[in-house]
Amino acid sequence: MDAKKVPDIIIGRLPVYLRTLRHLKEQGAHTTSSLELSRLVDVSAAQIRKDLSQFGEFGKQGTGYNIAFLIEKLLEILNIERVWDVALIGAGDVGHALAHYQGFVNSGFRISMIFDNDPVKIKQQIGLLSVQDASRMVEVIRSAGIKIAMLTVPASAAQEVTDKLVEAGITAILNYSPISLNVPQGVQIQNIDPAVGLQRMTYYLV
Amino acid sequence: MDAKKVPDIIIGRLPVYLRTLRHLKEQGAHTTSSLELSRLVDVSAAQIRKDLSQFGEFGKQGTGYNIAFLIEKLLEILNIERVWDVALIGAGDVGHALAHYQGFVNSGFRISMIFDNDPVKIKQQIGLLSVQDASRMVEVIRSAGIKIAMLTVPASAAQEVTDKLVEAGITAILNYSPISLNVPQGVQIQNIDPAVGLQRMTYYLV
DNA sequence: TAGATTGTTAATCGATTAACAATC
DNA sequence: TAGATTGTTAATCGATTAACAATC
Repeated sequence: MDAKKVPDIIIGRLPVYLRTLRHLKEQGAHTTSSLELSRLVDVSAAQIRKDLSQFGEFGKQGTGYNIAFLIEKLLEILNIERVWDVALIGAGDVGHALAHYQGFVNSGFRISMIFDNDPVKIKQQIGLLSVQDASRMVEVIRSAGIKIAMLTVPASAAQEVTDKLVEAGITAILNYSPISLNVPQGVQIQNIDPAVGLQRMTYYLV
Repeated sequence: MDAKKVPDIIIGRLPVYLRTLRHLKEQGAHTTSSLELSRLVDVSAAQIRKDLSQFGEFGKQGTGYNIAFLIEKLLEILNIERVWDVALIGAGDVGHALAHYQGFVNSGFRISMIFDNDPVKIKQQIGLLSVQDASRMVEVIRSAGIKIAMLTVPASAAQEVTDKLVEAGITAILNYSPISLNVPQGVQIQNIDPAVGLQRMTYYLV
């Protein structure tokens, strides 16, 4: 039971640190510093040190951080030493792209089931998986004990499907539907909407 | 020349308000309130009012906000009354999904060119567009005057391609590559990395 | 040792909330 | 009129930065 609650904004930066540390490691580096990381991730060095210090003393004065060690620590903190099974809901274009996405390798996640309600898509093979009938989704997810879902259904269906996912025991949803989902407290949501990302940038254009 | 600079964190919420207002409008509503919006987007009513008040007085005491009017205002503020041409770089799975994505309709964006460096993909047809040779990218983007790019190339190529995009005059990049890009000041970046989204949530799981 | 860099404190800066007068 | 809801102010809360003693 750690006393202090770590702000979510800090948690959100940790995966970016992790990604960058792995990148450095691939390039053969063994050690880095808050200053070097700062240049790579566009967060101030002081903030990186402060963020990491929430969880322990991972560095050494004078030398900085051992990259392999810090990666290990971040994996522990983020709960991704293990591999999480993920349910993918929606076998459209975005669902297919996620199913084939190589970036999940070593990220701590594996898509282990895919659902759709379109009879044409059900039974279709995507990679090693076969698309399952969404009508059995709650049952299958619950009995597999899956906690994480990626949602790539149309906006019109998203809330309804989300309610079912919650019913099935899902507690984290990566939401690709362009709509704000309503979930009970304790269920995590991360939204990915390309239009929102683009619109946020055009404010600054001319 | 508006005096006060509006914080980016506020700008980031505006597209979500816009999305929600359009949703309400589709459902036939004409008027809404900060309280109703608050329940829909998970931002406090006070904050919604404060955010909007940065740009003008759009509501009426007692009745709230006219939805159509507020949508118009947000389109103006976000600079998306017009349609922006967007260059898509990378014709892999994610690039294909974006090229076929229906969610850009009325969002203010249109993919108008696609590039890849893979000879097998060049000349391929994706929807109405034909994949162009990345070697001509800088020239083509610059002469078309395109300012916005979506980047879906592998991490290993992302920084190099980004440098070329900047050279071509791109000032806003929606980055799907799992890497932090380095760009000169004034170039906007929004990052979309599903692994980062998922890892941020697993911190809270068990 | 001298130089480098951490972890942490205190100061600053910025964002959110609560409250309410104004007014539709 | 009475009820509802805005826009805004002041208070609170939280996040970032600057600075530096500790120490590798």
